[in-house]
Amino acid sequence: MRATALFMPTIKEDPADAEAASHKLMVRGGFVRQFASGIYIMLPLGWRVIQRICEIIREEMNAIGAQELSMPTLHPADVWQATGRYDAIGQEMFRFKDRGGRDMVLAMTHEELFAWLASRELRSYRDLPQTWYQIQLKFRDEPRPKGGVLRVREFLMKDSYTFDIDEAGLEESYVKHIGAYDRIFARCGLEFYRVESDSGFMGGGQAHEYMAPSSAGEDKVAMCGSCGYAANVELARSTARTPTSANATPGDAALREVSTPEQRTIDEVSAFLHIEPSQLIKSLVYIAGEAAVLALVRGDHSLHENKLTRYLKSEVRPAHPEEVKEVTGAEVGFVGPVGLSVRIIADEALRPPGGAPRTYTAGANKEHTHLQGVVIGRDFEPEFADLREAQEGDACPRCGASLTMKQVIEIGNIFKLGSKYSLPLGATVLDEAGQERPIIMGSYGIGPARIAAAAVEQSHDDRGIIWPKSIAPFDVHLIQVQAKDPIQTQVAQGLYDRLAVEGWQVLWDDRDERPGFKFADAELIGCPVRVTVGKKAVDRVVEVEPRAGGAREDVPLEGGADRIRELWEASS
RNA sequence: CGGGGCGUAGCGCAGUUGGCUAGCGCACCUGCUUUGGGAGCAGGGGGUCGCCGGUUCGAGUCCGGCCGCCCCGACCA
Repeated sequence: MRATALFMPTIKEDPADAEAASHKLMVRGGFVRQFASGIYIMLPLGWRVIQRICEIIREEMNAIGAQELSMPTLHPADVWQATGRYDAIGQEMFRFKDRGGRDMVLAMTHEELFAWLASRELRSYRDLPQTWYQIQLKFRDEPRPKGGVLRVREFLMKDSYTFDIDEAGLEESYVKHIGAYDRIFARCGLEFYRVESDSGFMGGGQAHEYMAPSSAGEDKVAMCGSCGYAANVELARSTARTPTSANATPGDAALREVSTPEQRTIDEVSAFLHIEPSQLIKSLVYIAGEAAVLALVRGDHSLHENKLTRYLKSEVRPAHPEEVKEVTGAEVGFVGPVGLSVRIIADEALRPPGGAPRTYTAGANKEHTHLQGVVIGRDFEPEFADLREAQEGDACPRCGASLTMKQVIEIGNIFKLGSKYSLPLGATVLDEAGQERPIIMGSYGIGPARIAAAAVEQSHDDRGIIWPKSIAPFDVHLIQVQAKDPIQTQVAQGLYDRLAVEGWQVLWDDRDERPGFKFADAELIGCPVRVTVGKKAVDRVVEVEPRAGGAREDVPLEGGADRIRELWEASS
């Protein structure tokens, strides 16, 4: 395609409201434009990238026997009421009424609709298994869109759903999806991991997420380099390091109050009393449903709220300062477990080891006062649960090696749903024995725009994007230095035609601009191979150069196409 | 939802002790020159200063309300 015929509005300066590298570069390169908060326009270049990603997804989905279809995004509320999610989901779903006053929603995912279709059309175990997918818009009223195209309110998603007669069939479908997903992300040129994940509001059993490491990511995963354990920190298990400063006070030390005026935070208290944070108990008041609970972690640890939620099987929120006072009698900063009558859940790292129990310092539930010599099991009796967020350096729960933490972008997820959606929507089939059985479902998502953004995050330099060759908007960026030079035009046209015949997607920059302008645009847009037709065109010589770096070389026009192929193939 | 910031030309910004015709860079249009790393000169077009209300002789500037956008947190596939 000629650049003069392509709408590619590039910008020299970074947009003021962009933070992430991918956001800046995709705007500057003329790939996307923001329309409103969390709502983006895909310009021709951006749409080409998305299309290439979608083609890879289609090929791999079709290869595991999945069938593409297209579902509505405008739903009457009743399907969502049937599964209970209409009430469970809350404000994240766009809701409105149609002219007849009926409650409607914009689809944020499609489990209900696929299960609805299955319930109408699948009758017999002979109809199973089925795998259906679509590449369709989703709408989610995000509280805070961010990161350009990374977290938005309207986005394209490949979602597939599997329908099996039993758990064994689901397992097979699940494994097939793992294969397809591994191939999709590898073909898109991403560095990625498959990690254990929380099934969250999707419900159901086993779940994994596909994660692309990037500092722009919003999730964290814990990874073991030794055995391969990898999990979202929302549920990553780990063994905390034993503090090096084993406390000097023996376990039979008496409880004693100590005055700690204005010392509220772990840092303040540990500095004031000259003790390590790990000798403190961090006491956090949460409201679970109606009841207050006290959650305890070691002073050098952080609570992960999702873990508390999962353990209590109830939504939780931090108590307001007034509530803390009501429950404990003290203000935030002086809360502790001793003498409280609320339910107390302590992190596993606080469980007394064999032998002499450790003593801790905790809030005394009294203004400006802490308690020292606190012994768990003697002074209070908590329940124990895994509550704390895994930290870099913790021990792997499987092999004991040291865990590392990585910031990641979630690019895909897979869930075993079981009968969570098929039961309420009546998606059942008759088995061999004539028994009615709920269909066992799985659901599987991929965000194409997140793949694009993750690719940019992982592969760019200070001049622009370096697209993986499989998803670049064009394979070859052909720069004609002098748009008006008839010899250069003739050489460029000849090369363009030759490359087109060989099946390459070529962007031919025939604009009447200064050379520097065109070089800068090429580097910004980031196609894998750049070809320059300039002065040497009279000698039938052109220049080739890989975007990723490497030598710029002169090649005779006749061998140009071959050299371009070599460079393209050598690109990542 | 809590905290912070911003809103002035298409983009990036200056201008706020209240003052006359609102400015700079880039982009855009015309002409000439230029042409291997985001050109030069000359001329030119483009603004409800986010919106509504108030104070004032006079508001981009002060006051009140609202809206939009961004960042941190909470939440979230």
